[in-house]
Amino acid sequence: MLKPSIAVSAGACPLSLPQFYDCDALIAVLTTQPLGRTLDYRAPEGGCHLGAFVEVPLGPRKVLGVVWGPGQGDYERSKIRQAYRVLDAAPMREEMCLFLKRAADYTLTPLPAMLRLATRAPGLGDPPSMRKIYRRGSGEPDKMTAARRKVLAALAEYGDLAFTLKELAEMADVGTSVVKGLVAQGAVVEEDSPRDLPFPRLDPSRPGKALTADQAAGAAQLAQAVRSERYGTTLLRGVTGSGKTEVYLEAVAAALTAGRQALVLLPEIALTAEFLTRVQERFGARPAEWHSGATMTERRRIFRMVGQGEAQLVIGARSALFLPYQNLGLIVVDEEHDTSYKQEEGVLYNARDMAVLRASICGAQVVLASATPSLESWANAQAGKYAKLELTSRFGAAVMPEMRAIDMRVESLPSNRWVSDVLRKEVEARMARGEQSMLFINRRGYAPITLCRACGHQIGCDHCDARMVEHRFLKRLVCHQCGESKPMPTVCPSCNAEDRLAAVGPGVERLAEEATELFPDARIAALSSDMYGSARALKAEIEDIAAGGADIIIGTQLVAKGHNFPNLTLVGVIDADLGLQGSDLRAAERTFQLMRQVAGRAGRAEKAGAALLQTYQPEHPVIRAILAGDEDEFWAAEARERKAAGVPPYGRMAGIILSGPDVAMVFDAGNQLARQDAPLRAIGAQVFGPAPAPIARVRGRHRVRLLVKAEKSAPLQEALARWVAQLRIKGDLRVAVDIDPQSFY
DNA sequence: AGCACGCCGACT
DNA sequence: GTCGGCGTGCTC
Repeated sequence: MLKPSIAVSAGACPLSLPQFYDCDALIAVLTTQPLGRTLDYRAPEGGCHLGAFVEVPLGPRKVLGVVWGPGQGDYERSKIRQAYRVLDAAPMREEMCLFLKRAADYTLTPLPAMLRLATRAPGLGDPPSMRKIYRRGSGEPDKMTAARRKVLAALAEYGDLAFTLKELAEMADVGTSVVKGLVAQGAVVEEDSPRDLPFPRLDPSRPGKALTADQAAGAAQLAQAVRSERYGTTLLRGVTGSGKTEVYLEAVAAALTAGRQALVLLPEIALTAEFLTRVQERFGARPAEWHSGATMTERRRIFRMVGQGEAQLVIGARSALFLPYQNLGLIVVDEEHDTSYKQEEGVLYNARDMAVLRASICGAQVVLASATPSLESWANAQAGKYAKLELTSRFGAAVMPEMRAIDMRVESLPSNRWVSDVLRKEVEARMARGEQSMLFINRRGYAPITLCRACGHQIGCDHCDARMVEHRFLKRLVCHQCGESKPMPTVCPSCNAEDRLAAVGPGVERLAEEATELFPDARIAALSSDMYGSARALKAEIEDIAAGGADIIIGTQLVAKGHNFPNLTLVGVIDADLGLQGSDLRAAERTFQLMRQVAGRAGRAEKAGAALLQTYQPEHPVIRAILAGDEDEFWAAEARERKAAGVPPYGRMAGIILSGPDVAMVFDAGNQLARQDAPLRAIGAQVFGPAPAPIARVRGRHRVRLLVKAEKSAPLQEALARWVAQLRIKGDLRVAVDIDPQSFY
């Protein structure tokens, strides 16, 4: 876990102008090219400020860079070229540079790769582009028609506001030619306006939802922390339905009132329809939404507006941490335990930890919100590094669901059935009462294994060591590792036997099929990410279900996160044992969190709910802790085990993943590294491996992993850097260092 | 990351 | 002879 050590700045940064470099002065420029250091240039025509985004020549190309400081002067003067120009973007602030440096040091990522994360906006340097907008002009149309009247009425309704052609035509419910006609007459005027419009102002003084006493107390505590304008982290714990969102939105309100920007990080941006509505209700306008699905135009607009301080609140996925905030006062990490905060490709970082780092640099508050915090955060709160805030009472009359295990050993189901009789009867009872049930299974597709009954062959991915999963909905086999897919074969690829391929094991699609047979009269909605073409379609479906459009909801992980289904009173977990197996130390933690969240779906509104867990090991400690609802005992037990093993959060770990097309070469490199462990021994760290990585082959590259374990206080990064630097990289060998890996065997 | 340079095998 | 494979090295 990160410790926001070193000088933590208090309050807003001073308003001194950054260093200015006159034309032709030597400057050091950091580019996004993987050079690992800055290059010297002469300052461009007209000079530039420290932090300015510049375009510079590099060989035959033009590349993007940031003015990082004065020139190093260690390069032959005559070879130094002049930067082309300063780009039209707010200069990078010193705190952002510092954040990138520290994040690079922490994650052992080359600085240029870090800079790339902070420049992921298209057209960064383009002059603001214009578009045509339309407003009421002084003239009157010579002939008034019904359509023309509608347009003028629409404009009159909004006073002096201007709209795009499409907006105005839609508002008036007329064709665009009507508007054009009015322009010709002077009744409507056409103007140029910057395409990147500021976001509407959010109003923090609007009344929020009525809060219960402990919600109000929590909100006041967070708001006061925000007003201190100092760094601090608060772990906000509250069961589902306890009003976490309402409470932290008050912290957002405090930041906005103080004139500072706020960022809310969410793990699954596709699922924020409900969330955005709540924000809009609280502040009267929509915030900026930053996520992978945003259009190029939208990204550029957000990047600009955040940089100009015109976007007050950003709701985003983890990469929103790297936007150029001018005055960031608060970062909320919602569902902070969620594993999707850990970036597993490219730059390996954990957005939750980086949020703490970012905040500690710019004097902002962090709120880590979760019903089921990660052990790391739990331990930090326990140790007093984080403030703690608990919301105990559920909002309104709702109560925690009744939780029971269904012992599958005594249910003796046929091998192609997954819903027990007990669960079936409970679902039927809900249907009779007009209430909703949810069947949860954390496996996408139809069946996880496709087996040939003739030769026993299991169909695997050609590029990864993973089994192909049948997706009957798509009529394809899909590799969940690399996304590769192929049509469902009718002939065994190994022995050519015809029609002997059998689906083995349950997936969400197969469960839906079973439910259709078991409950022929039910309206069944199956929710799995690959059944919907777009996030929008999925959102619409979820809203429809919440409004009562289904009796039985069948879903994967997707449904465990933050939706409010007011009429849902039963959750059946089809296979509560998934994730308990294996020797992954975090499996128990993840299963616990997932089960708690699923169970939390049941009975969120006024009706009492029940959660039933189908399990073959009802006596397993995790299952028992879930059923007992004794979260603290579960965490305490986990903490004891981790402490004894010296693993995170009580020790430090790092994974080194070597990958290449040739297994032998990758293993050789791994063995060589393992032997040259002097830099690690110097800090008392141990090396394990090399061993095949959890997924030994991805996209045709063989992967080998070494694990390093060190004391909590050991200077791990420096030692790792020295250790890995010994490796002579030849051929197509890649090395990735993963600090604080999510899974470690 | 690109892109050039350069050193060996297969071919008109 | 020379076309082109991709290993190595450079970019201010």
